[in-house]
Amino acid sequence: MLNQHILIVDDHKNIREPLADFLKKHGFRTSLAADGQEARVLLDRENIDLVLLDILMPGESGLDVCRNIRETSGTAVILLTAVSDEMDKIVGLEMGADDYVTKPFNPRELLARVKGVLRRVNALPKEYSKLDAGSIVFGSWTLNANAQTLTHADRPGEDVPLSSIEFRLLTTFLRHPHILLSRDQLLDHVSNRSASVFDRSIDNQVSRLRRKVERDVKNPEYIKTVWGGGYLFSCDVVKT
Amino acid sequence: MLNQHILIVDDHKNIREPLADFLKKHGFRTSLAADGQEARVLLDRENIDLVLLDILMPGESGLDVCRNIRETSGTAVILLTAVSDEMDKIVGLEMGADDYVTKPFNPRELLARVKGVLRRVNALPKEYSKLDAGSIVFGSWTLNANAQTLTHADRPGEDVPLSSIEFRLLTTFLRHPHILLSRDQLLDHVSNRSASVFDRSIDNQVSRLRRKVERDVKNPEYIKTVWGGGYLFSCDVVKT
DNA sequence: AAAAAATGTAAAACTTTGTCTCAACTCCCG
DNA sequence: CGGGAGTTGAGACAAAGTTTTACATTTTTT
Repeated sequence: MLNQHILIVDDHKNIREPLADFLKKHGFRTSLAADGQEARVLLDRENIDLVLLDILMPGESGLDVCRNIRETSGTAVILLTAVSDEMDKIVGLEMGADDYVTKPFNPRELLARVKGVLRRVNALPKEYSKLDAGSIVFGSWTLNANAQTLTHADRPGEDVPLSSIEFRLLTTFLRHPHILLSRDQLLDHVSNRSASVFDRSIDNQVSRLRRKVERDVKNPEYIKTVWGGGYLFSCDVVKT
Repeated sequence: MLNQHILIVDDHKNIREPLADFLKKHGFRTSLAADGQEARVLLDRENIDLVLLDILMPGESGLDVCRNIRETSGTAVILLTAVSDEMDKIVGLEMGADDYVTKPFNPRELLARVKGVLRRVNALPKEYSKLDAGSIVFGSWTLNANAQTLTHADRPGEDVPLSSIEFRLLTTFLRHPHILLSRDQLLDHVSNRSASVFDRSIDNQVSRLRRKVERDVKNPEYIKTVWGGGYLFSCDVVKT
């Protein structure tokens, strides 16, 4: 069986080496790094499935390493942290670790969390299916994903062009039909940013998209508003 | 105020009550259950965001409860488990808990994990339950859940539009027919908040819904008032 | 029967959303 | 490099949805 490759990043030799032995005994491959720089090199060279990362290290903080990993790869991360108040910080910072374990840790628990995270990560649906190619039918519309145009069933040959944000907004809705999507989530999918307090750009884009898609903009058939919640695409979607 | 609702399931009173106090102090709403059966009832009636679930309980195992929760709703689950070997089993069983905490637990850590799970879960698009798609018949009305409109049997083609809250209020009633629902429960389902002392918003929403649904508002046929208790939807519901 | 408690609902107050305008920006094209 | 068409987000204001307030009405209690 293919065994998973874990990178241990900790500045204490007497922590990382016994830990590596323990994990090897349980069927994992391991690599070791003493600081963030070494970790980066190994992450680049090896095919790492999961990183066990000490937060408190001399030099570059583990949190920075974590953020960096998250930005450059999809590798799973479990943080090792001293008990105390750090946990609050971690949760608050939202730097996107998959889990964390408090020191001193029980090896059994660490092992359980490692397995849990790997299972979760491997179970994740491969994001962005083929929705972005070919054509998708919803209601009386067909989205031609390659051309980024819409065709109405009653007016074949007459293509409605979509701007790039309109297209991304629509594909986001098509990927998540019948589900409430908050403005934050939409903004995130559409332009990779998070909303400032008085951000109305999603409302604007929804308004523009409705103008193209809805028969009656006042009584939308496809894109519903959920007051205080966001928007809801309420139409079945058929991939063809 | 918007606060998340946590259900604590544990057979030891001296665990679940202090835990509830602790969570309340940190701004959560709590409900308590001593076993799986009680838990099920509360999960059905209340609008629970997260379940803290003891695994070792007399009678039905926490794992069964967990599996059940996962099959019937998208509610998040954190397992409470004794240290020992149980963890391995849990990981192996993959019954899909979102996290777990080993007993005896550090309240700080529990709180951090609760917040972490809620953050993760809330970032995910929330699946609408099956009741919210398709159409539901009650009395002479049909609710078109996709379109969020009502159609009267005598006036087909003539759709009565519902506002977001009217729609949520009605689906809450339809999910729990013939059961007394308190204003608090309704408010929780309808807008994720708990009532302030002189909150009359549910009364208002009921009043408005009645205007749309009832033939004679003075003698309601569907939404009955239970004096001192709340409201009761007294009509059979057929999912089609 | 009077007092107290709870409910119904209209209207005011407030919040959130729709969309128009406009300026900034991008992308072509010559 | 500059001009023009198309796109995008901010601001403003109107419109729609929701909650609060206030008071009349109903139900229960004493």
